[in-house]
Amino acid sequence: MELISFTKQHISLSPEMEAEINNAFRRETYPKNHKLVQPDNFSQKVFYLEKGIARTFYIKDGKDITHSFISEGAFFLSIESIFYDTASPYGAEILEESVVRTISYQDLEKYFDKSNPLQKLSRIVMVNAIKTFSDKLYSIQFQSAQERYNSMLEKFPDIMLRVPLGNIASYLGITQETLSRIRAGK
Amino acid sequence: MELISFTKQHISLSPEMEAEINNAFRRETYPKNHKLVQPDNFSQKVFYLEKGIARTFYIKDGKDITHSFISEGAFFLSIESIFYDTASPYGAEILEESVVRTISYQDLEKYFDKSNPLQKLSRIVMVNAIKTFSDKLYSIQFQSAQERYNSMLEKFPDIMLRVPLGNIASYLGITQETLSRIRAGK
DNA sequence: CTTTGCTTTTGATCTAAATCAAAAAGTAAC
DNA sequence: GTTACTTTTTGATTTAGATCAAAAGCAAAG
Repeated sequence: MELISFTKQHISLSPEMEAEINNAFRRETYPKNHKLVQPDNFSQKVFYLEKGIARTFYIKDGKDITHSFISEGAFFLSIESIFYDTASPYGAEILEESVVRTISYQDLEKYFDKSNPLQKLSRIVMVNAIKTFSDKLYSIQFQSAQERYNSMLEKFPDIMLRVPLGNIASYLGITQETLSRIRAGK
Repeated sequence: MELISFTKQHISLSPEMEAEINNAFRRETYPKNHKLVQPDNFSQKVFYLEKGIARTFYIKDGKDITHSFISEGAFFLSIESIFYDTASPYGAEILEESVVRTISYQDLEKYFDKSNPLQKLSRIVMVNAIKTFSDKLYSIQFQSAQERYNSMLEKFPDIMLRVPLGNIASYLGITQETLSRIRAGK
């Protein structure tokens, strides 16, 4: 979904501000496997995924762990870099050719100062992030691998088909072998 | 820590706004075991814990699970009620006599409209929440019960001493028996 | 169509932590 | 003190999912 359409779903902006915002975000197309951000790096950019699929990931004991999937209409930013001024363990990778809108957080903040609705939008986006984490925490803590797989199938049926098994397994917090057995229904 | 001192650590406010905010938050003292919010209820209040300890919790299969500990200088609000307009599974309970500041989200939002610094503060508080969840998710997914216990000892040494074992175990995502064995060093 | 290099599946074994059950230790009430 | 109740510890057993190892499936490259 286009950045501006997304924005309008949640807040209303003056036509001027709308145009200004739309200009302020660069638009780029990236191929599969492109890294928007490398893990353990510093990035103050804010990304919005207009079309495609991406994921955030990190390296733990040499293994690649999917931290979250980014679907169309979602934002990604490195909280560690922007708010804690440190490198972030999380990288972001494009999984299918995608259209990405980009702005630096510094620039975005200028618009926050000019526009209360935009600040409201940022709260909405952040609250969504909190909810997503909270839900995932719950699922890791209380659901079996099988249950987590089922609810992911419900929530992201598209991702399950379009993404390599290993990425999904690490996201679900299980090994690839276990995921394979679950899929086979054993 | 006093609400206003906390605020000043992060943003600067005009003396007038400072006084206004300070008046807008009610101040109350609650005894141990008092529930600020019952689980599965609707609450649009925002709480700030000025002194004491509290926890958020929910009921899962009849069992009481600690979702987070609220230490001095932390905020609590029901995201589900305020942003999703539904009942929240999470309740909040005072664990030791505490001084709590309270405001309705509606009232707080009015100040957001008047004050950009306050909006910035709300972003900081939310980002902290995201970071906390993100860290806890990591610990549940990759650390053994023993490791989680150790890092909690480091992070919240005070809580470990002042709170019943069962509350801590459910927070760590383990049974009380396992926590007891870990403590005994077995 | 065969070789090379992934990705996925299958099999056997191991282990951390859960569960079930009961004893022990604390705490408060009389 | 003794009784009743709650919290914590200890013990025996079970289990979900990990780990290790190898086989099977698949896709691109020559």
